[in-house]
Amino acid sequence: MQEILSNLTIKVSEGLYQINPQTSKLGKNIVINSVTMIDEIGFEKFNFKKLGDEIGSPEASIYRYFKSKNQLLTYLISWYWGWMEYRLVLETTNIESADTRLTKSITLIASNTNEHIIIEGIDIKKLHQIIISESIKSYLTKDVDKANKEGAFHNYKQFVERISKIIQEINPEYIYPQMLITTIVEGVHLQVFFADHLPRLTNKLETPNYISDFYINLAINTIKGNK
Amino acid sequence: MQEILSNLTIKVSEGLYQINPQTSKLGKNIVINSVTMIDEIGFEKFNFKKLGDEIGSPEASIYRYFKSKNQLLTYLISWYWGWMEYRLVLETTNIESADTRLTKSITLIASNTNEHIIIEGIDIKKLHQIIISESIKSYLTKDVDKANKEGAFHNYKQFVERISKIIQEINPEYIYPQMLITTIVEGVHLQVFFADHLPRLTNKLETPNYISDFYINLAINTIKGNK
DNA sequence: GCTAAATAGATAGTAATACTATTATATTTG
DNA sequence: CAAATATAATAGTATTACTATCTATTTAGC
Repeated sequence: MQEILSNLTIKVSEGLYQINPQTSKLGKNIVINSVTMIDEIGFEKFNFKKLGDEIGSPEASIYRYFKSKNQLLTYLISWYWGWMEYRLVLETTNIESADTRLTKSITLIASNTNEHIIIEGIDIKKLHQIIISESIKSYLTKDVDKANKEGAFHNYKQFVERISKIIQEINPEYIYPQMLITTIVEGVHLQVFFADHLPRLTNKLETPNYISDFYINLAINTIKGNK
Repeated sequence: MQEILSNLTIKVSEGLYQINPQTSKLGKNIVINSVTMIDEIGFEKFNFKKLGDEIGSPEASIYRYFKSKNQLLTYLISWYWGWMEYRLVLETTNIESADTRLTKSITLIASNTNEHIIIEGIDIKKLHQIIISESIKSYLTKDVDKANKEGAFHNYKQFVERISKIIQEINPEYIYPQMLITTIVEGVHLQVFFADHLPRLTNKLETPNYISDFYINLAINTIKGNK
């Protein structure tokens, strides 16, 4: 999978960094190591002091790339959706059936990568874990509107928009495509978390793909039930 | 609605406070005013110093009731689900049709109270706003397992369990009731938030109940589609 | 290869936060 | 009415999320 990407970088809105971290060694180090560290200790306990110690740079240097740890998290999340959109395109191009494209999309959203994929140095599995437990927090703040203006959710919106078009192909009369997709995306993240920590709030099965099965079924029934 | 409750207090697990705030004037003041304050400034900017200034008590006194601001938030959320379970019972008892009970349950989850209801001094509308933007954060932490042991999610689980039984009445073969309900509950909260701040991630309509309409439709199609 | 500009490192400092500890003063209870 | 308990008043601490400043190193253009 990596090979395909050798010539591709994932684009993130300019408002999500002070200096584009992709342009220097230090910048890349910040991003790569923040993923590992946030995954390990959680975003709350994560700070630039600890990250600086890890990469052997003073925290003040990190602040030149990201004005706050929130901005860094927002960057990582946006990067994730950029990467997911790329994967979405790969998975769905040249496939005739819109049903199949939708199924593949949901499978992608729910895919918990077992392979150890590294893109631009970023450990995708760890980033995925961060998305599950931290991403929703990043928009549920009093600063959403500001973050939104700075492009924080651009990549996510674009990802949602793409799947929305598939739904409208399947049933042009269905009026809630965005609602359905964000329900599925955030639902998948939540169910993964519940399965690990609050099993009475979910229905964990032994089959590896039960979460995507659940949401594929939900999506198809909902979209076609309204035809 | 208040009248019915004159003899009822909502029960919250003992692990969610140091001293039961319902047993003293100060305790009640803490809870009541925290709701207003968190709603106004958001949980991140909220702290016991500010709350203490507001109610004219030193912050150290508040710490005797709640060992941290997180514990207080957890208390409020648990109280909310206790209150919601009470309302759920009121709405669904003596109703024959399981379909109707499910519809009423989802309507309840999505009900954004326009009336100004005060229960035990707590402003329900403000508490509901807190639930929308803060509740999910309270379980997406590294301390979930500890909080879970202390009973943080007991009331929520019980609420989910009740609706789960309705679903199993409608279709005993449906194997994902909990998943479906938590998807709906957290979905509702998210869509309310998106409608206000990230409209491109939802499908806002002029009709007042479009969110409950969406989720009722989704639930019925999903449950019956698997019959 | 030299100079200027940009980038990074080293170090210090600050206001706010999330508490803890201590002692004094009310208030309640037996 | 004394003892127990709850509250107030005050002070203190470690950590956090930054900002500021100054020096050293790297890089880019000529």
